[in-house]
Amino acid sequence: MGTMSIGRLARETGCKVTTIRYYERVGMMPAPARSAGNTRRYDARHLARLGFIRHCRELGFTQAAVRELLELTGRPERSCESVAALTRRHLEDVDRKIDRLTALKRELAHMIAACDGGRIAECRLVEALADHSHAHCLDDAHPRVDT
Amino acid sequence: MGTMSIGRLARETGCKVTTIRYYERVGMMPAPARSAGNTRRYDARHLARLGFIRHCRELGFTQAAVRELLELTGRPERSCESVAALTRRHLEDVDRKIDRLTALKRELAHMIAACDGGRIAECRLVEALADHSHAHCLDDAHPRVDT
DNA sequence: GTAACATCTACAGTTGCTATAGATTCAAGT
DNA sequence: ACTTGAATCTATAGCAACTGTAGATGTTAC
Repeated sequence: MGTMSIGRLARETGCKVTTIRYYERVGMMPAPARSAGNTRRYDARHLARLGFIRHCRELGFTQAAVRELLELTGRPERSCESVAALTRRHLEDVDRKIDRLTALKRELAHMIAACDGGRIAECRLVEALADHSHAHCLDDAHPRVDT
Repeated sequence: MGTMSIGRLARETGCKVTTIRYYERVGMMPAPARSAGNTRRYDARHLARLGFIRHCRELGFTQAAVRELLELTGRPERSCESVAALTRRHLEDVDRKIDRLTALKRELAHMIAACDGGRIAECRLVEALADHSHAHCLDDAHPRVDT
């Protein structure tokens, strides 16, 4: 008992089969044992590790951060300060992203309000799109807002 | 008069030289005339078009959306309703993204508060990271939060 | 046994650029 | 005219973080 196919593991974790194989290829998941017919066989520890990875990814941590978190949480005697620091840094990123998107939202709403449904030639929304001088309102340095 | 190098165009628009060549390759910018020595020579229309593209990208429109916007705004007699619709759709995306990031922020803050600075083995922040069952609070279907 | 489904490998594609290498070409100073 | 240094040229590979495809095998339920 105790072992499951890749499809089962996928169902348990909400992760796609191809993604699990991908995680193995890039070294985030260890290569599991194989059945006689060469299919992968996973146990409870794989399940726990993949669950951890998925949750971190759902929380928006980058793969690099997840690798660090796996490293850190693999040393149970250490202080969790490092984990907290990583998480705080991530929270700050999320915060900055929210700020940028909020500024974006305001500008888009403003532009939409300027459109009167007339012809493109005279539309102030179209004008606003073309007005590149206006763009710098959004930057707080230069980072691209990825939406 | 009237024509400029790719470097000049880059400076005018705040766009990198390599990005301009990239836009040409993928068909968003027309291939400009060339000098005797084979360097690209741009005019005012290129400047306007690139400015439009850059502003749209800064506003977070995808390349596909920018292509559509270029198409639409190239037909000045048409109604600008289609442009407004595209912009509204984009605004809705931005809105959804803000909502998801805000939920994320709450969860991260909550997790950080649960950490008492002790050992990783007992840290509730680490526990929360591993707790995959908790993750679904964030989904409103399944879309990945890209941070 | 046989059909339907799961799994295997390897590799290309996605988005929106950015970076590199090695070869010209341009612009400014003497 | 000549030299030097910056700008430009092409082509190709790389980034994150997967996803999708093809074509071959493996497993399972009836």
